Amino acid sequence: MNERQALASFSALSQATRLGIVRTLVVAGPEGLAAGSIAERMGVSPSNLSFHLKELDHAGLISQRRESRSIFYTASYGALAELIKFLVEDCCSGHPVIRASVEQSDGCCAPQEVLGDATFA
Amino acid sequence: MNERQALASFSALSQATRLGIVRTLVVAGPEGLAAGSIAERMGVSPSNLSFHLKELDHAGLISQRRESRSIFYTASYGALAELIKFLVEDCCSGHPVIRASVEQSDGCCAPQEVLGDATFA
DNA sequence: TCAATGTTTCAATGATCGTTGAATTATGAA
DNA sequence: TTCATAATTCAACGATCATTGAAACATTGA
Repeated sequence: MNERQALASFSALSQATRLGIVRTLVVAGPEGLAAGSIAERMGVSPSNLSFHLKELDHAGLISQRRESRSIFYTASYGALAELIKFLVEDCCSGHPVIRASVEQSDGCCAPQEVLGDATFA
Repeated sequence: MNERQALASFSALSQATRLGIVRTLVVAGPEGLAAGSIAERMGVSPSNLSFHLKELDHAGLISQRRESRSIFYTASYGALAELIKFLVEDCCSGHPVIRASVEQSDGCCAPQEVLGDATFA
């Protein structure tokens, strides 16, 4: 992830509705959610949702596929992981204190069981 | 870190000059840098720098202290660490794939020597 | 006190962002 | 074809953001 992508990602995540969308899609898993379903959960109009989805897509944080009349959106796990890596390594220069604080938080080197299917991308 | 703080932090980091300031201050260490010195490195005017510093301060990502005529700014390591934790745990729901991707990246469970003095806050 | 230095504040401007509702496109069913 | 559904695009608007230069403030030394 280069700086340009990181800036776009931070910008995308700096708005409440969009942060909510990402959180919802991460939980939704690889199947994702239809736009209408997301709009309903977020409590925003379809056109407003479209606007925010486009921002997230532009930042590479989500991807989409059409399925009949619906368009399903999924979180881009890889992009989220890269953003976190950017924050730790590039932005924070892999600073020991910061790095430690992330790793100490449970799960390090003793990965939890991966849920049901592990086809997360 | 709550959502409000996270949003403010993402907003603060979504601008090139401000991201540059944070990176510079992280490298600068606990002594920090005087505003004038930061402005020079970033290639921006004093008043423009003040504007960006205020944004970063408002997000809690930096702190300041006066020393004679100069005001020294330092990165808030704790806030940066909390932001990363928020991204991993709250935003990404501690998703195994994302978590693994951060941890695999060298340094996990084999912490590097901490530099000179370890008084980072 | 006065002047010099380091920095912030303020007002003004143009640019970008977020929201709204109407119009449009794409798909599937009758 | 016609209609209904799902979603996007577009134009308009107000709000917020980034930049600039002038003015103000705080600190220090002469």
